[in-house]
Amino acid sequence: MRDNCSTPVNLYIQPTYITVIPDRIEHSNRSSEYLKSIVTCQHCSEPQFDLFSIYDYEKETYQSVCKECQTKYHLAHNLHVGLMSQKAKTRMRNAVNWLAAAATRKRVWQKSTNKSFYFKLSFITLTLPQHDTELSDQEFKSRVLHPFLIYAAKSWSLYNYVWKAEPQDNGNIHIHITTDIFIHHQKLRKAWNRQLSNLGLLDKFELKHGHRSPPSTEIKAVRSVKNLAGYISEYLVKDKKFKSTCSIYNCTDSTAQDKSNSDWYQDKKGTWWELKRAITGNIWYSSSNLSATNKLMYVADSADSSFWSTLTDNDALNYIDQKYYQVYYFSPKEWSRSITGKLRHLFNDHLAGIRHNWQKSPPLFHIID
DNA sequence: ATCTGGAAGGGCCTCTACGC
DNA sequence: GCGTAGAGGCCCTTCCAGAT
Repeated sequence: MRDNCSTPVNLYIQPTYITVIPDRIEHSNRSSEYLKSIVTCQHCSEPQFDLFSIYDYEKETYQSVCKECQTKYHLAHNLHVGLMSQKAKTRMRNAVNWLAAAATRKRVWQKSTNKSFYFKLSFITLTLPQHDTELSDQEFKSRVLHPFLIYAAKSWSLYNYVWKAEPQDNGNIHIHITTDIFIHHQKLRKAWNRQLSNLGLLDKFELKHGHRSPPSTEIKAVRSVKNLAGYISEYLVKDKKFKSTCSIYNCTDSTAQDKSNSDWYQDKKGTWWELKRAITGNIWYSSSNLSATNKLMYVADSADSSFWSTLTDNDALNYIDQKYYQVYYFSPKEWSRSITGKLRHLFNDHLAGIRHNWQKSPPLFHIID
């Protein structure tokens, strides 16, 4: 638990956990003995106190470089191969959790049944009805998804959302969008099909079926799932790496296709799976309101007991001490149930920013000549 | 339709206790 | 002695969101 010495610590506040982490150790605090051992970075040739290793793909050797060169090199040679890293999963999970935490309960009245219901989030799936489209993933995102998002923002106030791109079994890209607004399923389908139609992506469908209204969209108004943010974020971050290639259970037929290449995988039961293709470009994105730069960080005084008591004396929080840093995990409900004081204020202020779309607010401070 | 600001992408770093 | 767990920070290039 917290000690009593008065030092500032960083608090990173998320809807389902709070991390307490100290400031990073400055090199200036190192001992004089340590400072004597100056070495040279093999990339920038600058003198350094510490060197780290990288694998140079061009020279096929390991090199000792400074921290800055190391991180630069990693990013310059970065490839996601269609799978989400652990870090990306964490980022997306937090974005969805912020979305769910900020979403207010909304009421929808259905004329035909004369009944109303409440909901908080919508889970939308957008697909391409044609299988043999020439559209690349980037073109799909810039020419179909982007105009659709602009239309949705203007028509339905779609400002808070998280999208994730996935490959379908037929190789097409499809998009899941989680958002806090209600969209009628017919309006959604009409708007999405209009974008597809503009690019001629319904022509082949029309030739086959005689109309231009394919079931290319799906929408679920999520009403009363327990821990719904957890459910949605877990669904989205789950790696859907493989597709089944045979409808027969436990298909072990290896003669149907050549499975000697690395695109095939056989599980312990002997079932063959075909690797899904990788999505090119970004796998997911969140609206700027929910992005990582809007994360909630607070510098707290470790000696302020009134501040810490809401964390340390709270049985509803699952405390994990990693020595270097501490994490308090909890259910999102604890924000209204047992987390009080300064922390609650910080959290509520952050939610208000997401709800009222702080990106669009006029600036409160101007500088003129 | 075009432009620009900013987000995604991932490996290694920080720390220490613990298990092998 | 080594590997592991967990969080965010660091870094630059590519590509997307949002404004115009």
